[in-house]
Amino acid sequence: MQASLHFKRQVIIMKKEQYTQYSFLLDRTARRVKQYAQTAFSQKSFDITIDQWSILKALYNKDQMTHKELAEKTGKDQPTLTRIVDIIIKKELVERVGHPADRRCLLIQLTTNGKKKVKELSPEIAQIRMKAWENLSEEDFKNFTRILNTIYDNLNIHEKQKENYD
Amino acid sequence: MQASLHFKRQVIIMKKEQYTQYSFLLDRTARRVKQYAQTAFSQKSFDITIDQWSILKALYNKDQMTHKELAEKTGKDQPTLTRIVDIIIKKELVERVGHPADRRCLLIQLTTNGKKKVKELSPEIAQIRMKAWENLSEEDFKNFTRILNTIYDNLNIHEKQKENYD
DNA sequence: CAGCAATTATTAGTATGACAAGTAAAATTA
DNA sequence: TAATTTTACTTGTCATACTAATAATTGCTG
Repeated sequence: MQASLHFKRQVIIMKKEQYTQYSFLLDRTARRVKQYAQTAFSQKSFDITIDQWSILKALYNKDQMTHKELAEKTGKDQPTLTRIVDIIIKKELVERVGHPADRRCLLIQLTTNGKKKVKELSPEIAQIRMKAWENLSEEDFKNFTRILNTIYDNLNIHEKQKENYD
Repeated sequence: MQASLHFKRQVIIMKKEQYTQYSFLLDRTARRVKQYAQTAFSQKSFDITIDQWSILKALYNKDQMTHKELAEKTGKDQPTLTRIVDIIIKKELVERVGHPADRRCLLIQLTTNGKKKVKELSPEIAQIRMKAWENLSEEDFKNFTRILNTIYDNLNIHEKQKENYD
C-alpha cells in the first residue's frame, strides 16, 4: 500500500516534469521554424525579416490599419509593432497617415513599393513556409491546430472578458 | 475542365497560405506559454527568467557542464548561453570553474545558493508549467510531441550529419 | 464644461535570439 | 615540431518580446 502510493506520487512528479519538456519542445520548434524561414529570406536577399513580412502581408489584405489593429492581427504587442513599423517605414515599404476622426490613431498603409514587394515575394515565401509541414497528414494539421488553440486558451490572460459575454 | 483546373489551383494556393497560418499559431502559442510562466515568476518574485531557470535546472541534474554541453541541453546557441550564464553568475546562483584538462572549456556549476533555489522553486514551477496543458488528453500529448519533432526534423540544418551515420 | 478615466501610441530598459567576427587553446598534419 | 585547422568561448550588432512609464487625445461624468 505504502509502496503503491509512493509509486503513484512518482508518476505524478514525472508527469509534471514532462510538461516542462513539452514547453521546451514547443519553444524549440517555433524558433526553428522562424529561423529556417529567416535564413531562406536572407539567402534570397529579400532584405526583410519574418516579422516585418507579417505586417506587410496583413496590410495587403486590408489597405489601412491602425497600430492597434495591426498588433492584434499579427499577434504582436504595441511597442514591438511601433518598432517594426519604424523599420519598414525606413525601407519605404509602408507609411504612416493620420486618422481622420481620431488624432490619437495612426493609420499604416503600404506604399506602391510595399505592394509590389508583397506581390512579388508572396509565392516564394509560401513555398519556404511549406517546408516545415512535410510528412504530416490532414489529421495532424487538425489536431495540431486544435492543440495549439487549446494551450493558447488555457493561458488566456483576458479570460474574464469571455465571462462577460453571457 | 478549365474551371476545375482553376479551382484546383485555388485550393493549392489556399493550402499554402494555411501553412503560414500554422507558423503563426505555433509562434504565438510558444510566446504565450513563455509569457505566462514569466508573469507567474515575476508575481511570485522568483527573481529569475524562464531561460535562466532552464540552465539552473539542467545543472541540477548534472553537477557540472561546459558551456557547449549546456547549450545543447537547453537548446540555446553559445552566445546566448554565455550571456545568460553571466547574469546568473551575478545573481550568485552558478559559478565558472576552469576545466582541468582543457583550458578552452569552462565548467559551470551551481552554487549552494543555486542548489537551494532549484530545490525550492522546482515544485512551484512545475505547477505553473502544468497550466498550459489542461484540457488535453494523453493521445494529444503523443501527437503533439510527434508533430513537433517531425517539424523540427523537416528543418534540420545538420541533416547531412545524419547521412554520415551509415 | 471642467476634471478624470480610458485609449492610442511612443520611449526606455532588460532579456533573448541569431549571426558574424574575434581570441585563445587544442588537435591535426605536413 | 611548426603550420594549419578545429574547437570553445566571447563580443558586437541587429531584431524581437515584454514591462513600465509617459504623452497626447478622446470619452465620460458630475
